[in-house]
Amino acid sequence: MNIARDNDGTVGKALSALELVAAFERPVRFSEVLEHSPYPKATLYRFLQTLTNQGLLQYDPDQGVYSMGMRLVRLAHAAWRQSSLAPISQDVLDTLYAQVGQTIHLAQMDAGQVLYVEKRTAIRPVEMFSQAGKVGPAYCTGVGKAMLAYLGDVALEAALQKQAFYQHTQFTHADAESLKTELSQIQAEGFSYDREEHETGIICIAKAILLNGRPIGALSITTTTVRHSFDDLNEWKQPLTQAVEQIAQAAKDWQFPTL
Amino acid sequence: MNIARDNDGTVGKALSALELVAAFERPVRFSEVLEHSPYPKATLYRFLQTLTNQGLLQYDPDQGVYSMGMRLVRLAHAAWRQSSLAPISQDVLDTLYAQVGQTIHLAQMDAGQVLYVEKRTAIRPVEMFSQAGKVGPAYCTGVGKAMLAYLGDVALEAALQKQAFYQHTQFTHADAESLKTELSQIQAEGFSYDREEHETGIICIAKAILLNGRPIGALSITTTTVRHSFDDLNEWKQPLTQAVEQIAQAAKDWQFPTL
DNA sequence: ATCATAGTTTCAAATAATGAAACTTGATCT
DNA sequence: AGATCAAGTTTCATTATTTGAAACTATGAT
Repeated sequence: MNIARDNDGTVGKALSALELVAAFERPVRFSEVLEHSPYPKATLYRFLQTLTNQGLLQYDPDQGVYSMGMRLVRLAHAAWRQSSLAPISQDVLDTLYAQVGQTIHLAQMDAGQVLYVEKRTAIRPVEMFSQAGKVGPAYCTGVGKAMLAYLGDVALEAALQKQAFYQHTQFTHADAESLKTELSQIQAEGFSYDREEHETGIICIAKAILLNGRPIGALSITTTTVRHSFDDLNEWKQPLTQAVEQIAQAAKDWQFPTL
Repeated sequence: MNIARDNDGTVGKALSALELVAAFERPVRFSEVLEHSPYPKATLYRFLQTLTNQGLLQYDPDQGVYSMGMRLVRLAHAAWRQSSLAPISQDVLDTLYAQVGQTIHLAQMDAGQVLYVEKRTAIRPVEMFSQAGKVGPAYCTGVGKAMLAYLGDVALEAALQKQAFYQHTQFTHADAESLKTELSQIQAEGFSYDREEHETGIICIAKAILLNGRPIGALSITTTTVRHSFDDLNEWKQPLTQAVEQIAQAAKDWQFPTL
């Protein structure tokens, strides 16, 4: 397996067309996609046709619109079960939630972004995919920074390249330099914090889940400035650490089931 | 958009390679996939490489194994939100669950199979993707038969072609003929039943969700023979019908938001 | 009836995919 | 250590698919 390249021929192009449709977050007409596409009309047309045939898109003939296909949900089910931390973390998350009673997120890295794979909340026990599968920025979330802190130099540079550094709040890191400084701190301390960097009033404490020294995910406990202060976050260090270690152990056992 | 064809060139072949990996339900070596593949070594090798580059697969260099990629989870999130009935059905499902207190499934059709998109259960409030994204057979489930009953002739024949008619229990339909007979009944009655056809001891009542006369999904209430008799199922007809109508209405409003 | 717009098809040229065979790597046995 | 074998990777001439400008068709507006 070599270094990832950009050009993956027809498959890569077709998938980028799929992402175009996904980006709309609603059913779209062909011409709308075309406006945002780098491909000529006939080419894009054939891509959407192929994707529809394959069930990655679905086409509504009445409205003449394309939307994301249900085959993706089926495939994601397989992905979630077989390569996310979520299935092996259920019990640990239940326990942690019982201990701290705050919103909990379990996340992994995907293409420089944070991908949430599981969650526990008080309100509405769950809306399946509405939470799992969600993506967020890495540079301004607790889980994101926790994972970034343990990436190797090469992987870190690649990930930093992909960060938008959009100023969500006055506390958001504005550039890679200031973020890097905090990443060293996080590595030294072992904990990562979101101090209203993504959303005003929302704070969290997070910790990376490591396997052989590499970050395979992160776990966070979230609260609001109304209910807790920054210092309060540290009271969850112990249960958070315990949960992280249990998930790391479960991941290890899973990876080497016969040893 | 024409009638779906089988051959979708490179994209179709690459996706079939992806399905090969998915079928294992665990990380796999290249050679294992090769054994089950119709493609020559070099071709399959390049497919897996491309899929990995694209994030549809992920490769573990330590173990030399491929597993499903997290990009699928991200894409499925978009699919689930933008074209499943689940997001618009949350409130209705909560209400129905409060009324009947039994396991509830919301399903849609995908390639002749039943695809579960949402669920309510007593045990473990939720394990996100572990339930959503699951697939099941159409010919021996309440939701499957409910949807089949309202398919047009052409679509029905295509779907019947894809049914395995595996004899799960002594009550499972053995062939298309006996199934068709029941489908007419279901259409006349408006309700579909699973009488231990998929699993011994498990029964359910289901109803199709129709939009412009076409089945866009189905909703079911499941119980066990230990707790309820077949006749008991009919007591849920009223709340089930109401929930189905509310979801149908919500789907209609969503489809024509400006009217 | 005419025009405008969105969507679909055609076809020769350009490009990418194919797969048999050769090669590399790493593990196991003598 | 050297030989043997299996798994994984690369090569390259051949073959097949993709490409996209332009022509065409369907649909709806004036």
